[in-house]
Amino acid sequence: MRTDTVYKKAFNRAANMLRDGQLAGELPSENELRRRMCVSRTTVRKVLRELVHRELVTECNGHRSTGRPVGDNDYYPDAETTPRAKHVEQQFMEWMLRGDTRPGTSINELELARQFGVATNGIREFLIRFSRFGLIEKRPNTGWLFKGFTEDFALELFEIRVMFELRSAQLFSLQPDSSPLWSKLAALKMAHTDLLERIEGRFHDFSGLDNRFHRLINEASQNRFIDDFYDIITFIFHYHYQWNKHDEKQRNLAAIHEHIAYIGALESRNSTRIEVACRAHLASARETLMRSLTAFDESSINA
Amino acid sequence: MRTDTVYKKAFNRAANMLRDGQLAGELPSENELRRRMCVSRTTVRKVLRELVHRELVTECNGHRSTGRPVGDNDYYPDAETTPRAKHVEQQFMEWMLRGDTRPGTSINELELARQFGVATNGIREFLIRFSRFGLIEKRPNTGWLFKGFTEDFALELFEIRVMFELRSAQLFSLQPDSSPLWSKLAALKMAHTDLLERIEGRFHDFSGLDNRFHRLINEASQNRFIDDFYDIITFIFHYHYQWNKHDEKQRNLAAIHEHIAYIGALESRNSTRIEVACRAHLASARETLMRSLTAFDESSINA
DNA sequence: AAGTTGTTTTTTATGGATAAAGTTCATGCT
DNA sequence: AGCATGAACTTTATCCATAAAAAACAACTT
Repeated sequence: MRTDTVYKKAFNRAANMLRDGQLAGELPSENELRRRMCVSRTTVRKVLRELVHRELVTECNGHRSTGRPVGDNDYYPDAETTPRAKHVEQQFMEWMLRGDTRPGTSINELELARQFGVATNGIREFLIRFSRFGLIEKRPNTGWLFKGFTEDFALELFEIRVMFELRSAQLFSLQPDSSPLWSKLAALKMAHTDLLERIEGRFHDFSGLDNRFHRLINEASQNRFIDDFYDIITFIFHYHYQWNKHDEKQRNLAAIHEHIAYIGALESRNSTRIEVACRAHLASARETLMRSLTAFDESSINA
Repeated sequence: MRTDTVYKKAFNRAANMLRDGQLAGELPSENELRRRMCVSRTTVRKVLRELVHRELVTECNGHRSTGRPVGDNDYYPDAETTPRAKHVEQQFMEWMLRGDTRPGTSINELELARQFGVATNGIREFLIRFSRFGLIEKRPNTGWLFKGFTEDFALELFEIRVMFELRSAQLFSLQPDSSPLWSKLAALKMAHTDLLERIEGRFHDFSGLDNRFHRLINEASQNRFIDDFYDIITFIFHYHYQWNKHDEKQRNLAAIHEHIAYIGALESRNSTRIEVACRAHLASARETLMRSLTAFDESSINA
């Protein structure tokens, strides 16, 4: 049966809004709520029905207003707000990156389905989607081949990444002064210096910033294939570093400095400086990944 | 139910082998046949059973040998040898490229499923696979958006293509003399001059040659993302020109000459010459596509 | 007329079943 | 021991069913 994660997530969101006063007094119309929560009215109505049922909202001759205060246990647990497909993704990435899955292993849809507790269909759809990342390959009628999260992979990934980003960065520097990209860049620059000051406690915030920064640069090239490729980067980094926190603060600190230099180069609009800064940063990102890859390999072997 | 296209295709292949004498006299073992036909022994046995049943092969105390001659109507029709997934692909491409499907149209899985006579699952799997081509986009819980086979698409596609191929071509020229790529290139050069002589009747053969040529160049970069990207090109060109034969001979003739110049440049190992030849050829390929796109748009409008 | 809410219809996300194809195990033959 | 066939088992390709979510329609209200 289809999961009701959309409803549950919407419910939690509504509860949050009630709690921090965004919905004080009389509630807005169903349509207004629908817009704010980005779900269909059908779902909004389901949420409202439950809110009323739990007396978080009171209904009296057609008018709805806030009811009793929201308690911590009014929320649905997080796991129930994530669709199956997302769970499959998470479990697969864990299986691949943390298990001792070696290059050359063949992937069995049925086995994964059993292991993850979903229908084979869901596994298959995930694998098709995932295959664009270059880590698995389909052999018709037979199954999938895991090619390995190897150094080769990282090298090929960065070869493309550098090519794309050099181009985007040069295009960026050619934007007219009036382009909104410049102000966004200035804002990001500030965010970087701010983070630098609070680095001690907040170094986890870097990954979000990193993503925003590179996405911004890519925006200059307005090419869907470059965008899509950056999705791969984001995805891989997200999962890989989620389980690989070694030296995180150190790494992020260095990267922040590289970013700041890179931003400076962009603002100078000096083509050579840009190339140098861009290459320097990406080379260092690649080294970080490569190092963690070898470390990772060793830990798997010894595990 | 799963289609038995694998069996039928294998059967046809076996019939062909019988017909042109590759299997004269006593047949090889099941395992040997399996290897030659690239299917499982299970399928080989099914084929053999049917061959015997139709007396194309005779069996006598455990030994199999050729029976009556193969007739034209012993073959299964082509349509029955293509798996559902492939049919979906073909029908979808036709729907997209030939129908009057406008950019911005939303794609309905159920509707396509009905139209194509398959289960929704098959449609969905195809769309997921196809989404990497940058022509459609998924909006969760809602459907897919067709972004249009537009000029923007062609421009973005070629922007990447040029970037990749310039790099591959330069890497190609740096290969040592001993690299097998050089002899493959020489063979392709011959194939080109041969085709040039027989251009009148054989200009359809160019697309295969074109594909082989560019794939060969890409081989020099040994990067899975570049390979995968060329899959997009191949796919798009395959379907697009399948229904767009305008000026085909003319186009191909020009392209052959460009290829020959390009090959010469590679053989000269002169970096500048290579860049010029590569850019020239790709620019002309892009123009061809763009022209046919506008022509295509107009014909759709008038249709 | 534009915005509400109530109701019905359509479509997506997900699970389940099954024939076909692939793989492994068993037995027998040189 | 090594290869051939037979039989049993496993996995993939494919269809179908259904609850959840979205969209469309209808009836009111201000």
